[in-house]
Amino acid sequence: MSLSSKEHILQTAVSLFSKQGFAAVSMRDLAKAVDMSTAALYHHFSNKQALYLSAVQFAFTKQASAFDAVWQTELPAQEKLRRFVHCFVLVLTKDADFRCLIQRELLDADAERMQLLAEGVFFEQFRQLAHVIAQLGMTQHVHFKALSMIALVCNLIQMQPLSRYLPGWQAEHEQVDFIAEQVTDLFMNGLKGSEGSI
Amino acid sequence: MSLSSKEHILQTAVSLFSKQGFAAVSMRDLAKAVDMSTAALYHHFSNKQALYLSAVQFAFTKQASAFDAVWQTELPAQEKLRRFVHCFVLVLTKDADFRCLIQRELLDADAERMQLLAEGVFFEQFRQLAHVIAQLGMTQHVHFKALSMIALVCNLIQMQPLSRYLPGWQAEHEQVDFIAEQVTDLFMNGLKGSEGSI
DNA sequence: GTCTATATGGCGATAGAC
DNA sequence: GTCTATCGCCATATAGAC
Repeated sequence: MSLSSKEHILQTAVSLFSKQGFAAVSMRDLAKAVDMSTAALYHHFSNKQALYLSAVQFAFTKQASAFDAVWQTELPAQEKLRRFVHCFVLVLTKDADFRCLIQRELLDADAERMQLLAEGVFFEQFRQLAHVIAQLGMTQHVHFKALSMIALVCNLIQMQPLSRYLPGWQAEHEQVDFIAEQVTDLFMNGLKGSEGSI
Repeated sequence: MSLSSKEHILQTAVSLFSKQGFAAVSMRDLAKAVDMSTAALYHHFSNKQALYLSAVQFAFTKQASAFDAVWQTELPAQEKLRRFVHCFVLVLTKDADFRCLIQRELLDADAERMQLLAEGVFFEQFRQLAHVIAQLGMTQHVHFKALSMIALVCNLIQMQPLSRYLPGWQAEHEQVDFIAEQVTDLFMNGLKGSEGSI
């Protein structure tokens, strides 16, 4: 499947903006990366800001439905939760551009863009996650609990390059299966988890 | 206590860089904010990059010892953990510049700066936290568990502007005492926490 | 230690040919 | 839809006076 010029620009823009941020990427950088002139970019997008916003939306829309397969199964709530965590860890590990764009938006976006991000990308996934948590009998502060899960997974992976220099680090701590299992265990049983049973 | 010119520049730089990032803050912006000429900045720092690195170090050194009072008490491990979490939530809530600078460094820093950040700022706090977790009888993957705690608190607060547009939000979820209590409870008992006892 | 003035180059954005 | 050429501005950084 080949890409239109516009899609090619957007995909390249996502990669550059996620790695360097809005201000550090020039239209000349992007033009060179897609092997076009800067003037050609302005044919597809009215200005740099509009191009950036399109790129963010493009990156997020690609991922929005990645979790639907999890929610649409007929499994018990606990198993749904387990699978969601694994899927979420996997996506954030494999798609660094997506993960970094989210973190950059958390730093740079104003209230309007936060609302777009929340309602356009996270809303449905968050609703499903909160529903499963409620099904597990945790009916108090469901929003806070779902948010905790998202926040933990995002930053656990984001902090990996830092954590390598902190005492006790092991390579195992960066493996998708390990992270997913530990996070699920933490949320089901607390830090103590299943330690006694080994 | 009055500030030297250099400290005044650094403090202002921390504020600007944390809000906008390295590339988006010009030396002219900073000069205007401290009411000097750009040339004066170059008297104190050899270039923009050196100024930025000094500002990051300045912001982090200020916070490094904020938690020592917690670790030096003679309280039970569980109470130490509870107090650390509360202190950490408080610092990250009140000092947005510090919190945002950390998140920006996670995005922008190379391996060398990650090492500086880990060893110069987080190492001792992390070691103490890991020690307390081990004292509570959780001896497996202590590093991962301590990291989870840090990651969760950081991103819970960072995600507040986004979470306001997700279903189920309540103002209470952004209060320091509430966050600290919920996080401690999560780590001690899992998501279910003390829900049954109300 | 701080200023004014300036060198040098990259920036976003546009005009107009093809 | 893409190009070359260019405008006007702002960036980092320096020179030299006070």
